Amino acid sequence: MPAVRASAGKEKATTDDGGTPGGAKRRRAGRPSAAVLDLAGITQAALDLIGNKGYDGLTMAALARTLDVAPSALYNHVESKHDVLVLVEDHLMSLVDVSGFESGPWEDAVRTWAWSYRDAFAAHTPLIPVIAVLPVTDAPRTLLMYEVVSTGFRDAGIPEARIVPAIVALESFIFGSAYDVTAPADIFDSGNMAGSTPGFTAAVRSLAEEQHERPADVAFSLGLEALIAGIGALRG
Amino acid sequence: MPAVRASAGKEKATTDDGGTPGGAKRRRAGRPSAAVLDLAGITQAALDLIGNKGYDGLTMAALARTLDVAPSALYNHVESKHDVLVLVEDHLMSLVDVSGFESGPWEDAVRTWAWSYRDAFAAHTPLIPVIAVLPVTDAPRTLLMYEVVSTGFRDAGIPEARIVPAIVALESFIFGSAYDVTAPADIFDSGNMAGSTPGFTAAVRSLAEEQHERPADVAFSLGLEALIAGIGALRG
DNA sequence: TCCACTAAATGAATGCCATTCATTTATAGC
DNA sequence: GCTATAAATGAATGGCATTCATTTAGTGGA
Repeated sequence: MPAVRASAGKEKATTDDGGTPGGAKRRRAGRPSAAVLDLAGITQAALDLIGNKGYDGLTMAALARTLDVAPSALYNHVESKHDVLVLVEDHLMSLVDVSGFESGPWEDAVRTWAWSYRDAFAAHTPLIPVIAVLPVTDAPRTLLMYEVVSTGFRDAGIPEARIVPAIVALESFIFGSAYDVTAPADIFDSGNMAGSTPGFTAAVRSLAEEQHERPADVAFSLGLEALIAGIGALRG
Repeated sequence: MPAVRASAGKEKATTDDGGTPGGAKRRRAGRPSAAVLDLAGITQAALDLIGNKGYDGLTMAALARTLDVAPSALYNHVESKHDVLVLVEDHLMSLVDVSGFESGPWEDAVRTWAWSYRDAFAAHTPLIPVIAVLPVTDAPRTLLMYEVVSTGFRDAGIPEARIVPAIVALESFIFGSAYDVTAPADIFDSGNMAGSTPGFTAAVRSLAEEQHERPADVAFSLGLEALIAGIGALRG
């Protein structure tokens, strides 16, 4: 297991390989002297690809091209594309802000955590089906987050047996809300059916008249505050 | 547009087509006298397929085989596989119980609605990314559900401009909770990392000791009651 | 020091998938 | 009756994740 760092990115092969100026095939078959791939590099390349082309653009072939390897080379490091998604997931989880649990009121800590959690995954909704059923063992940083949050809940006085249900309830709300962020602005436009759904149409219009920049934020805030209040009431 | 009902299912072609006893090719090219496909039949076949083989088994080819047509025939009725998912989604939405909004306390109506909504989609989580961003115009029964629910919220005294955010918040929670139902029982087993996450591990054990049949129900109940209380407090 | 094993790359399949298109046949509207 | 359209077949098409045989390089033990 070489200690070589190989995740820097897509440096052009400059010195060796003087052939084919068009940038065609570069590496001959067989194990290279320095490892080309590692998990950190694969993760970063996947994130770049997602950022540029979205999740539709995240294919094993495209990932391989970004990393300048053959697609099959990836399978020396991950078992499947699902593994790549888990790598990305665990990376994103480190962007979730748990700092509030170190000090200050529990309510503020939950707010900071929940908003940053939702924002981290709003641009990565295809990961939600992955996270939602992912054994925590497979994602060390995710597990770390749970440790900090559950300790924060315990310190705030949430009864031991309610800590996990409370976190799960909040997470469920966060996952669903992440989808909501990505919904089209006119998702509730009932179009030519408006006549047959007057009650709903009126409610949609009433919200629209408030001219919120992001309607999803109104719903998220409403639900989050309700959950914080309800869970906070469990404290002994 | 023929009024022919053709959705009964997979009757064996008995009278005509006396050829190939192995059950090979059955229908010659060209438009058949009676329509073979319609949207109701496609929807039912998709539901059958999902029930038997899960969403992995729902392919256009498998769907065509179930309906005894060529795959390309489906495209005379739907534009894409996404359309098939929308058909299934709108059908499932009719299983959601909104009857409580007709009479009785608002809280009970929301409870009935939310539990049935979660249960309807727990076995259909691959539809959640579809629903969550689906314009309501594309799903008439879904729109109908919104009409009943929003009217119930208005009658209960929820301020007009909070009706949609309240429904969205509840739905977000329901979608996330539907995933939670499908999570493996040992999802929170921290395995060999348990030593480094004592707080979380203790919280998981404490819940496990309560021996709930479905831990997901504990979290769902906790979150739902908090949301009902918080939203109910908006009533004027 | 040599040798066997393993790790890490290539490149050529493989099989599945959604979708498209040309073609054929039947029906419906004018 | 003619024509446009609807609804089927069957044969592509291109993309996808994944596998496998092969090649080369490093590593650990005798």
